[in-house]
Amino acid sequence: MPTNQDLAAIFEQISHLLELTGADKFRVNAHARAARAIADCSTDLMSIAHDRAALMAIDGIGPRIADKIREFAETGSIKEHQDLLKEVPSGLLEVLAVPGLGPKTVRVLWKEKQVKSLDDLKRIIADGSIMELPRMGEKTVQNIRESISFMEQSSGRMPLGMAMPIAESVLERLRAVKGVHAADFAGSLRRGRETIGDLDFVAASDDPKSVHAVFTAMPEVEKVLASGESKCSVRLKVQGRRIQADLRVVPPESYGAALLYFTGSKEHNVRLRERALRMGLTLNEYGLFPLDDAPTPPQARGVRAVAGKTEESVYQHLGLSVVPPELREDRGEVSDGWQPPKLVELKLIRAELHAHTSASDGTLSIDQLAEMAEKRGFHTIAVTDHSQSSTLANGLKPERLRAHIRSIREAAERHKRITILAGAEVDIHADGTLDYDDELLAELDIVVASPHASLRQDPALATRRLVAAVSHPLVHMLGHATGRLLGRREGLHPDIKAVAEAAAAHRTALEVNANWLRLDLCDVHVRTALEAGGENALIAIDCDVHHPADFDQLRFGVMTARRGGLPADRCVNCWTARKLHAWLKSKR
DNA sequence: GCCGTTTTCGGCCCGACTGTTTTCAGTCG
Repeated sequence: MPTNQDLAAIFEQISHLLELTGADKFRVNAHARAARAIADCSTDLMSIAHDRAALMAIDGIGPRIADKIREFAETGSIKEHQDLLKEVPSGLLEVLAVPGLGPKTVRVLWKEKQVKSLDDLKRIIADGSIMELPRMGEKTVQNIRESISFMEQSSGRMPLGMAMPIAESVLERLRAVKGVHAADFAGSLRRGRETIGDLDFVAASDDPKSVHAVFTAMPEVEKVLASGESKCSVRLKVQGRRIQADLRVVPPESYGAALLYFTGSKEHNVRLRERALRMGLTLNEYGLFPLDDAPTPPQARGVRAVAGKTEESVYQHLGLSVVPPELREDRGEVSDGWQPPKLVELKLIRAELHAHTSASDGTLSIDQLAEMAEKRGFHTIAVTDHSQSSTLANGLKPERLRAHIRSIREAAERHKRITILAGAEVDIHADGTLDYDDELLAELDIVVASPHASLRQDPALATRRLVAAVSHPLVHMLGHATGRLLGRREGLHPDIKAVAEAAAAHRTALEVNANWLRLDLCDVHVRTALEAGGENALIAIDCDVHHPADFDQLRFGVMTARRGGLPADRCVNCWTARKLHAWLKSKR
């Protein structure tokens, strides 16, 4: 059964193929927008494909796209897509993916030089015949050559958890530059997306040159891609991985507008600008200005901005609530009356409910775990080592678990300022049964049930498996529901809506595993779970601690949960000790 | 192809930078 992601990929491809045929750019954009809407949609579109009105209710999907979705659901393909694939060589899509090559150029390469693939492109670069094309000089060709090599060496987008420390290290240096009032990272990193295309930085200074100088001279800069009056772009090489980084320096009075602009998303910005126009204003990265007919930008003519020093001022002048960065994705947040939910925040987390010790595959002792959790201001830490089936992870047989429970109770006596829960991360077998019997499970304060094996299971089976687990009366939480590993393993494709409904009915929490390789549930799943579970939906955010540094993964889980719109009061880790413990006991 | 405080047609955000041009097209975010 195809997923929304599969469908989104097809519409994205249609949009690229249309671009290459030279189609109307608004039509191209409409398909790209539909692809995003589909990828972000929390309802499984295959299940409502017959309902044209329901499809068209989704922003960005009109009558034509709705028909194509139904066609896909009924026949397994879309004729327009197939026709485009016959017309346009599919190898051109990888040529289009080369940084610096856009649809116009790729089309010329195709029509004039019969380039149909990346290999063809390399060939006409090697034999020099690419130079016969218009606007192709030495530098352009050299840039294309380097872009191809960059693309071949980098494996696409960088995981959030890998990008964050790089960004913070750069930021530290930018903030130290004399004359810099403020600096932040922006872009998809600030929005907390699970993968990052490039790093964006914004700095406030009246002396852009000195900031640029520091930025371009950093030791990890491999190449300066662009360097102008107000922005510059470099390619970084850090621990063998390459990533592009862009810096924009603006005067302090424009800082908020620039941060807003560079944080995006692009679609969110477009909505803001459209709204500004309707209000007789124009928004750019320097501020919000009165609209006039002059051809030059307002800031260049000394026009005074009505807002721009802070992001808040811009939203306020547009009559909007301030939108948290994680929710700036054009999902209706730019509209009258929209109010942000009281989102979960890192500082509100008071408990870690998924942690391993050296009894299974962790490196910490129970005491060390407790001390580290206490130092973070937590009122509760759950010790949840692996169950017997996870042999590779040194999972505990029942007799070892019983001894472990005794050790945990003893440790609890030594640590009076934090509650140490005796728990387990129990394997969910492929058929939905659990890895310990009920009698043993009942001895535990907390049971986290997680899938670890059979992760290529059929979606319908996976759904039944997870529904069975969350419906089990002794289970408190479903750990990393899909078992995916970012860029390494797809994991299960369960019907999250069904799992979330069952979980809510049994007051079982669904975990957002904060490990940046997992981020599982993902943002879309969190939103699905909240919608499906309603008032009873419970979400946990846990670090799945194996090593001391794992506690620091929490922020990635929080960002992911915020992207899913998780309010703090639905997050069990934010609850008071009394409320959390009462919920746990209610299942005993 | 979508959408509506410009509403069933006619719009659809805005600016910076590069390279190849002699005034701007293409790309990017």
